[in-house]
Amino acid sequence: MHDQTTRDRILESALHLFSTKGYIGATTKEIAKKAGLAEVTLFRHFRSKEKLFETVLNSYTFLPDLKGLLPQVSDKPYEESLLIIAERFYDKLSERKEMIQLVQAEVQRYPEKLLKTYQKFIYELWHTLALYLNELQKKRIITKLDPEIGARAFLGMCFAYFNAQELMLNKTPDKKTKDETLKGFVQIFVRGTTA
Amino acid sequence: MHDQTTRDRILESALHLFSTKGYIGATTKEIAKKAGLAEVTLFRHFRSKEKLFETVLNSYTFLPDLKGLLPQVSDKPYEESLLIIAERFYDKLSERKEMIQLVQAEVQRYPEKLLKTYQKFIYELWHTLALYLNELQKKRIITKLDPEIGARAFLGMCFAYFNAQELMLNKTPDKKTKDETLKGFVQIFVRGTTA
DNA sequence: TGCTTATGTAAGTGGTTACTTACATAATAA
DNA sequence: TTATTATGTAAGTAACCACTTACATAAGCA
Repeated sequence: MHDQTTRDRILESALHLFSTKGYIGATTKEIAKKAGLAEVTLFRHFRSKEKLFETVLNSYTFLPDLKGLLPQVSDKPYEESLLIIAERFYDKLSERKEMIQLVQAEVQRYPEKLLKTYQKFIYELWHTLALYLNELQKKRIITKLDPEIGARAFLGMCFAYFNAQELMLNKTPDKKTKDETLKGFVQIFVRGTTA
Repeated sequence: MHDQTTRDRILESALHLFSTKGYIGATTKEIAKKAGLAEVTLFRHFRSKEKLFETVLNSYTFLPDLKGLLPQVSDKPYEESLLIIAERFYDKLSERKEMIQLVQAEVQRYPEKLLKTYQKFIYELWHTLALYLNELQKKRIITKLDPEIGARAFLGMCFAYFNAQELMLNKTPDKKTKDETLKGFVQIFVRGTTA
């Protein structure tokens, strides 16, 4: 078959251009050029631009990355756990920045393709955190509150911070500012939820 | 000059199509058709597609809308104030949903045009809330915390909820669910910040 | 050596797009 | 009535795009 590294280079280049210029705005010519290849090579690896787009979406899912995040902290104290979750969550978002930009920009246009992935992503994460909060509630560590609303609130703070900084303003905050902000979020949330 | 209502119809149609299909994806033909006009009429009102885009951006700023939101609540008790702010904020975002979708999707592509507007929007709102929190801090109503981080946390929860529901899942939650969620957010935040 | 495989260059095709030009029409104002 | 204004229909243009076809080349393998 075709060279794997060539294929990967096309996918990487495509992800970058789709995420910055959008599906329509990124041309096959430009994608190939950025990968250092002739346009025709792109079409030898992928039947069509649409097929390439789908492959990009499937190759860069962020789902598995985040699943393992929560179980690891269940033994640690509440505040410490949340700080770890906040930091990992933010870092994963940063790492997958291009993919998230792509999804946010194109959901309206290709809901069939994108919505399922994204819904799963939001839902799984949110729900897993809700389960964790529910556990803590049973142990009387946190106060009586809807755990799903709590999960929403916590992840929402972190996501909105990421969104504003990295997607909108396009500026990664320095580590110190980031850490302090997330710590501040955790403090408010912990204070607002402990029994 | 040209008819004002015709112009407005083009702008409205353009906003809708730009926000759902993106700048490149929305064609002048389709915009005109949706406005019930011939394509050539669009070009009689706007020199170019780009000029039309800029006019849309300037016509639908959400900035002034939100500025008046905060001063009105300064006499009310803390929790009540925050609930009002959360609800108004969410509703304004809903009302301007198309504009926000447009900005989020296109910032990467036209930062010169969009960033200034959006930066102002985030910054003003966030900063105004921070000032309000700072006031409360002086009155010893809320605890010692960075007011800007507090503002970020609070608006972040609300924005992320809006973003997930209305932009991603494209489903406006029913009033009851929405109210309860926002109330939950406010409770966590108030509990987490009161002295 | 000769065959296969992955790439390249070059040229082209049919469709679409932003935008233009020319001319017609209906309403309104002088 | 006549001139103006806002629209319409129709046709066209130059550029670009996704995708194709034909042919060349260089490397590795049989």
